[in-house]
Formats: sequence, C-alpha cells, structure tokens
Amino acid sequence: MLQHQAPPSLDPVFQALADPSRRSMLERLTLGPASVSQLAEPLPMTLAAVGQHIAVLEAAGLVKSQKVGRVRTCTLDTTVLTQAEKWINDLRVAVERQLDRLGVYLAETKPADEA
Amino acid sequence: MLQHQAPPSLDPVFQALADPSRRSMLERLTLGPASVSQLAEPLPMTLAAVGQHIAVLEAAGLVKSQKVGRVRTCTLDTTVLTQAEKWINDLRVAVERQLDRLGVYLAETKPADEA
DNA sequence: GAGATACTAAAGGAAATGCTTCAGCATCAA
DNA sequence: TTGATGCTGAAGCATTTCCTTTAGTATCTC
Repeated sequence: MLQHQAPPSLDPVFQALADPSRRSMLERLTLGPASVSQLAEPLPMTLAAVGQHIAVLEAAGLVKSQKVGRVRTCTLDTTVLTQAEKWINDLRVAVERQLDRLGVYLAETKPADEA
Repeated sequence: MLQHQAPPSLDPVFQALADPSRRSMLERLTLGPASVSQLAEPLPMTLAAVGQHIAVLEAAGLVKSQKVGRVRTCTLDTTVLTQAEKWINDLRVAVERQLDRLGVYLAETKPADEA
C-alpha cells in the first residue's frame, strides 16, 4: 500500500522547536550528520537525556536516524520544517493584508488629514 | 550582520505556537482585533482558560492587548513571528547548502556513471 | 574472551502546562 | 441601583516535560 501522508500535526514540531537544547542540536546537524554522542558532546546533560531529545525530534519528523553497528547517526529532514515555516509565513502575510485593508479603510474614511 | 537588540528568546514563541488553541486564536486575529470573549467563542474551554492562553501569547510577544472599559482587545504583533520564521529559514537554507556540498563531494569523489 | 564504547530502557522526581471551579471586581445598560 | 457583562486572580488537579540515576544490551577493539 502506498504511504499516503496524513497532514502531520504542527503541535509536535513547534513543541520540539521550543527547547533550546533541541534547537542547538538541529543547528549542529546543519553541518552534517552526527551521532548521538556527537550531539551530546557540547550539551550540559547526560547522554540519556540527549537520547530522549532525539526521540522528540524524530517523533516530530524533524530528524531521521539509523543505527549502524552501535552508532546511531542523525540527519535533518526539512519537510516538516518547511510546513512550520509556511504556517508562520501564511499567518504573517494574512496579518499584513489585514493591516493594509485597515490602512485603506482609514485613508478612505478620513481622507487628506494633515498630521 | 547587525544585532540591534538583545535577542528575545525563541523558546516562549515556539512554546506558544505549539498549542492548537493558541494557533487558532492567532489565525482568528489575522481577521482583525478581537476581545477575549470573541477569541473564546469558538473554543471548547472556559473564558478563564482563554485568558491564560492570551497571557502566554503576550508573554511570547505574539500578541499585544489593551483594555478599554471592561473589554480587552487583542491584536497580533508580527515581530517575533518574523524572527521565528527567520530561524527556521536559516536552518533550512543551511541544510540545503550542506546537502549541495555533499552532492558536489560525491560527484567529485565518484565521478559520473561508471563503476 | 575481556574490556571499552555507544547507546537505550526504565523508574522516579521537580517543575511546567493546560485545564477546571469559584470568587471577585469593574464597567455598562436599564 | 440593580443586574448583566467581561474579564481576572487564586487554588487545585491531572498530565506532560526535562532531567536524573541505574542497569542493562549490542558492538567494536584488543
């Protein structure tokens, strides 16, 4: 059966992005794939905690990983990242349109007013 | 790159965006300013709960509000929204650059289609 | 095989989150 | 003034989050 994607929730994505440790892990992954230990190295917490953060990131769809031997290698997946970006962008654009309409309305209602 | 201002944390912004009720409130606010009651109207929760959500949105800087008489009117503020969007975009662009470099590396290392 | 390495699972605890109810306080309308 | 409206503060409660420690398992190195 074809895997048809149901619209993935933005909840776990924004939730995952809300943590500074997880964001720094994502930033690290922009340099290239990394193991759990490598992701843990700069962080002031145990390896177990980092493993749990990775689970959160994977559940959100932000990170993929595969284990080869005893090393789990993580990579970024930008799919849901793009969806989150689009949600924010849509919202921002909608606000700006609303403000434009307000501006037009004010200009038409109260024309040629000197400040 | 100028950094004209103390960096406001993205933590509370993404945290605020992680809740579907709060995201729906933000979407409502793209239509124009709204009172607490108006924001609460479509939501299956008490007015008090909505008030708490608004406090979260305001603490994150996503919403501004002012009280006139007994009515608090909320509006969207896109400043931090833009910053969150930029963080995501920067990350995504960095990943794509990384993947490009990887592609170049593979092309140079293992030239073309011969084994 | 012995020991080091790289995780991973489980349990637990402090704090945060997302609600509720109840009570109260201004404000507006009649 | 009486009463309805719009919100707000406080307390409480169930759940989730973020971390710890402990105790593993699987893998690599020697």
